[in-house]
Amino acid sequence: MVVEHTHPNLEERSRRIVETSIELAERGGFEAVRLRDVAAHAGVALGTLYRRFRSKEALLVAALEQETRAVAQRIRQRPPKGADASERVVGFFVIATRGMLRRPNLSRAMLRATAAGEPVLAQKVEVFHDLMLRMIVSALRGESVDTGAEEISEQERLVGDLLNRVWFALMMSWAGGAQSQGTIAEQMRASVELVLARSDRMTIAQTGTMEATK
Amino acid sequence: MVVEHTHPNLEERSRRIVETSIELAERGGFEAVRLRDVAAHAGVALGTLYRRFRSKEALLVAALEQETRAVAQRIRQRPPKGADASERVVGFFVIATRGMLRRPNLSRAMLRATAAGEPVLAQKVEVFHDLMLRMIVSALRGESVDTGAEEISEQERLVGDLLNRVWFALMMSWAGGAQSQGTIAEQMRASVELVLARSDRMTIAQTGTMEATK
DNA sequence: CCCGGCGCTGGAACGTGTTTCAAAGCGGCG
DNA sequence: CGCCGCTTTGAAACACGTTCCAGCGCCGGG
Repeated sequence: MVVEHTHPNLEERSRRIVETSIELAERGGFEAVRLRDVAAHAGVALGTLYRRFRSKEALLVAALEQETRAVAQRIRQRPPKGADASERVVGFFVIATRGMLRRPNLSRAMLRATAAGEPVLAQKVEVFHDLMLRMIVSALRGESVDTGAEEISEQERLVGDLLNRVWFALMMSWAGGAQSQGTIAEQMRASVELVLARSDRMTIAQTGTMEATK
Repeated sequence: MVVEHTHPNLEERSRRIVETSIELAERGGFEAVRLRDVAAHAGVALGTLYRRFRSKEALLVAALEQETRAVAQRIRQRPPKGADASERVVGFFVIATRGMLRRPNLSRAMLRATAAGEPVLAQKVEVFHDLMLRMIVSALRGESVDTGAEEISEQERLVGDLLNRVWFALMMSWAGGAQSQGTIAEQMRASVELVLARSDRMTIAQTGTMEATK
């Protein structure tokens, strides 16, 4: 009843399923995303849901990708401002973190889904990491995010990947309650400054005086 | 029938339960750790298992902690050798990574368990991170791992934490199949060198020529 | 020797992710 | 128009994590 006919289904239905999952996750986190409920709210049968998404985790990873693309869109329109690379990159992570913390239940659910370990899923997770990397590199350069991928230099990839992973691990910690927004921002700032090693006033390695905070 | 009496039970039983979980996880990964099986093999009832461990994930996190302590023990006896901090730290991560990859199913299962998101569990996960951090700092210094915690300097904590998180995120990626042993080692080496910024032959930041690959 | 408490046992029961399947809907093609 | 192949549906079934509970055995205290 009240079922759309046929043409735009594949797309439309998948979208509605993911949307529903997001709503449920926002409200009650990972466990609240009961697939029967998702199917019901999305107006499809369980079997249909499973035809599109191999597992609950796959569903949430799809949500993660969608949300990340949305963030990328927003970042593209209003890139983090800042005079030097450090400021911009830190700015980006602040935005990204705020985006996650705004809907903690959803974010926790999506993060958890990334740990499923199933190879096919992990590929989708890598897409997420790629999106993040692109945004980081853009912030590094001070450009707007472009869709091109291959022009990332060795050096940019190294730094970007590193920061990306640090941030991801921080989010994982946060998901368990081990980090607050403040400490996340702090640690990201410290990491960025360490890695970008602002050429002005900075000695290297163990001997260096680094003031991480502020 | 064939039930031990009482005294050494709490300890002994928990140990046996964790041990069994490890065996099952080694053999078949996360899903193979069926709690009914664990209970049966460990010779306890399901209820007993649940009295000690609140969830499947808690069980695997306990396993993670135990295995990590074992690694710490081994590291303490044979610390990674190396002339400078970079070499030693890279050496440590190579050892740690090899340790994980030796039993991929188990490692994947334990990693997945860390993502459960339950606060109580997350605390245990933090213990694991702490253990790792201590080993990293020891490698940095070139000392043997000591149990003292508080003498870690700001600088050491920053660098150690950062590398710890990078490695963890890499392991998470590996668990999904996205990283091979080689690329992990490569990336850790590059990260260590970037962060430790070997004073010899190394320029900083975007301009630097960094050859990550061997 | 008996009692009461306590943890353990065995097993049932419940919820939810996942699978399976027959019946039904729908569009294109002859 | 009627058949074919496709997907979707609805519902049942299964697996496993988790919870619950009644009975039992062991223990220390009376």
